[in-house]
Amino acid sequence: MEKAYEPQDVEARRYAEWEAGGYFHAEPAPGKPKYSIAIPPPNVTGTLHMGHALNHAVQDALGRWHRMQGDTVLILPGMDHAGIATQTVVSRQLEKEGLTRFDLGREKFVERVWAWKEEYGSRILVQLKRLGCSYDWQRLRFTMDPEYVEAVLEAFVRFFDAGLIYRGKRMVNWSVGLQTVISDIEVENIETDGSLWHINYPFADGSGFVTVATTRPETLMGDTAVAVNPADPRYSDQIGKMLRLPLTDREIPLIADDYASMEFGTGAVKITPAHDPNDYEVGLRHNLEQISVIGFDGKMTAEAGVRYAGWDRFEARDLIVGDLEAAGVLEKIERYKHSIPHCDRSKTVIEPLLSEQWFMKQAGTELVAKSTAIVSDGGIDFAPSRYAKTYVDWMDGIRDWALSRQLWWGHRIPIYYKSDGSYVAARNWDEAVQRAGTDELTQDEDVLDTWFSSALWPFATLGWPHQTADLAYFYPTDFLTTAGEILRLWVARMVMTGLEFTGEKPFSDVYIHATVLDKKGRRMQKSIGNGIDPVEMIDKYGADALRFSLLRLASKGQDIKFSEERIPESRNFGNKLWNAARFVLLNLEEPNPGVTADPGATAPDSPGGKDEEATLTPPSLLGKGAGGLGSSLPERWIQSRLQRTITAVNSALASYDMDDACAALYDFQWNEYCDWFVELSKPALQGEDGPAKESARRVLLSVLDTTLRLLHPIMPFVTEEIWSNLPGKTGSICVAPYPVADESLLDPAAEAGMTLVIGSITALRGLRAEFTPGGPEHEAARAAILARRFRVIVVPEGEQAVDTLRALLPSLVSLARLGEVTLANAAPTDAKYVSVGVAGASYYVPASELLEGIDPAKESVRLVGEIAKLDKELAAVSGRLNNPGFVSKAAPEAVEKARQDVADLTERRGKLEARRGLL
RNA sequence: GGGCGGUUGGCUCAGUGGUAGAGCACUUCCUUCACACGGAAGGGGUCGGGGGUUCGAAUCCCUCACCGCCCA
Repeated sequence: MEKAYEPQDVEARRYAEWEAGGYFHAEPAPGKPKYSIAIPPPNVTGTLHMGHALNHAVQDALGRWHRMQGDTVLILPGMDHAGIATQTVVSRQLEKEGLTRFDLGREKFVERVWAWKEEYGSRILVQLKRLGCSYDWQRLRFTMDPEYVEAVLEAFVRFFDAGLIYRGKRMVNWSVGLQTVISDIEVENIETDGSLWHINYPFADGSGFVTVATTRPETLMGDTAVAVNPADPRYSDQIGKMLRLPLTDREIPLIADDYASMEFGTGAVKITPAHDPNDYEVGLRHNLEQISVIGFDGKMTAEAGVRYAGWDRFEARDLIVGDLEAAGVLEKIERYKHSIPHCDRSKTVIEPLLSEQWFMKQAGTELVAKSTAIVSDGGIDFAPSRYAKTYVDWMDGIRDWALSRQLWWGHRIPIYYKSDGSYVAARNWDEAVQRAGTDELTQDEDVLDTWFSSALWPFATLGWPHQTADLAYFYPTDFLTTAGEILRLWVARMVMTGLEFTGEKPFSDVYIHATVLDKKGRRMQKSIGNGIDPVEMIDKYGADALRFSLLRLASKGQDIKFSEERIPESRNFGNKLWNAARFVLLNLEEPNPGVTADPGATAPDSPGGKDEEATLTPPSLLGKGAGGLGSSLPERWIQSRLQRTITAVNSALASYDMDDACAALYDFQWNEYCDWFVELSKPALQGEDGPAKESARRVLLSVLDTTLRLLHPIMPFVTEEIWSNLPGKTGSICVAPYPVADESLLDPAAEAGMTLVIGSITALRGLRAEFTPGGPEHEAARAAILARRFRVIVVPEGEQAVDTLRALLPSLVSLARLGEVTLANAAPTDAKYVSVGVAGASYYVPASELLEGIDPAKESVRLVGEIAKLDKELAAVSGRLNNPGFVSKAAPEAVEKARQDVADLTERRGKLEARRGLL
């Protein structure tokens, strides 16, 4: 094994082995527990970003965890055709050739998109493999697969037949940039510094004017009223009067409507029903005319008048403002900060326009009611739970869903028009002909919102609308993880379609993962260039390091401030594990002449290397039985600690607390196994006591084996690489049993004993450090004291401590680098010692051992410092005990513990005082 | 304007009533035969401000300030 773990050499090879081994493929196994996840399908145009990396690290960890527990695990991968995004990419490609999609025509264009998809569309899948995702690639699905298209059409027709889909002229969010309508939730409101123009609208009868404040003077030609609040005293006697629209001869009424806010501007707002969603509603209430002055191309229409027609909407604004000023009706221009709706894809300003579109009824439907209830009644769990409220709140205010998109790439809406304009919905041409009673039909030109197909993902990927064995076994899925921002776009809609078409919820648990931000707390965005490329990080540090880094920060949906500096920590952790394994394996190789007679075992030094495994006792035979294997204090301790770790990790994974799972593993493996158990094993491994040596080897190996399996879901590659090299291992750790805590191995006495041992070693090392001078001028003195093995007198407190220290003396000697050690009943009574104490024992080192001629004054200062520390603690604890309220009201255990603490602290303090008195 | 989340050592974060924790960074020391992607020993925080509840508050309540996200 190499001295440092090199992920680059390992990952590609291991992943290929896993795929070849078929570990990720799942078939229905009725009667056997299953765990299924349909991954959020990335856009076919997508490349892996940190948000994906986190999302997939979580999913894969949970899937691997369940797979090791013996469940049939299906993680179903796939891609979304991403209508707008993909069409945009291909259009840009055409643009470079000097073409537009219209030059090609629909059919050729769609062919071109397919060609693009074949060439570039699987980048992200390769990247997911780099991350180690254990997905069933044989089941890869795409939302434009023929089977999937069938599901989409089926869903549309069923919704249509149920009366939920309708065509209507409505105000839509028109993306001028993309030349299509987009849904409300694809709109991003961006706070912008704008202006508020105050324009005077004269009364038609010449009796003065009303000043109207607007952010959009270019829509003035489309005004069909001015509204004021009915309660506004400034206008109460003028409601109903006619105003002359500036720059025109047209007269419009002054109306009263609650929509007009008395606080906004002058309290009077112009109403443009064809260009503002609120004005549209006002217009409906007051039966106002809708005049479209801006067209789909973002230019002023003929209805805007000859002077303005053909101008771009923003140029027209300047032109109109200029004309208003010239006409003397521009009262003032105010600076004004407000939100402007933008298209989240093209980043262009949305134009609210009137347009014929297909909609799906949402508000008030039974479907929405059911979909709300299943979450509010706890049928679907959210983590963090607060997102359930977000979901329910949104459902309560849900609006109808604009389904049609003016695109070519996507599922073409299966509506067929007859020559008289009437229409039918149908799954295919034949059904359309049959339903319409004629074959003189034309299909709707628009395609469906991409989210319509995504909404069917959990079941359409399993064969729906056919009642397949896959669907029966794997559906409903068990887990969904996604970003909070698509809770409404995607999650809510899957719930709706799932309930409607399968009668079941599509998943039982939804985990909303954190947003990965940059180190300054900003979203990672291409435009800022602050993104970190996960693949680059994998190249540099390995997939395990990236996964561990993300998961250890993934706490309770809290956003993650991430930077590359966090990754080496995890890389180092993997390397630490690697080297611990090297140590264990090196020690197994060395023959142990002290033991030859393990029943049924072959000779440990038999040829063939791996035959050694036969001499190893299975973990189940290791126990804390007196005198047997695994019976030493450190051995009982590490096994007890391991059981606690197993419990912690399982429980953390069960509650999706990935950070807790990582922390438990990190602490155990590094701070307990490596720092203490490995070190404490060394005397036995290097000693001549055959059985002790054998026991140490077996426990080292057994605990390592368990740790690897415990860690595998989070760091799959390094654990596989090590585990496969352990003696006696065949197959893959992917399907090795996941550890379950064995309570019989819990050993509180061993844990208490080790607390004493660790405390003692730490205290004695501290003593040495304290007397080791720094700086180049003290090199000789430093070398002398570092080389010295201290003589020590140990005074244990209580029989337990005597036994513990007696048993662990070799370890103490080795790790604290001691010389002659004497166990004594009482402290030495002369001054020539330096002492340190821990709970359970005191240690006395002759002053002459530390440095020639300890300065009594200096030593006194040291003791005073220690006493001061104890005094501080004593003051706090006894302060509480002196409080009558504490003694009478606090829990008896708390009071008892405080009393015990005071006693212990007082005793230790007494000893220090005694030492000081001797100086 | 409404809702949600956050504010703990230099940095990134754990910690939901009983003596403040981790990793990184920092200081000193150590190239000891698993690992310098390492080991040992240290220093460092009145837990955003104010008020309240309680014997006891980082933790519960109120309030203010600031930061972020979502929605309108």
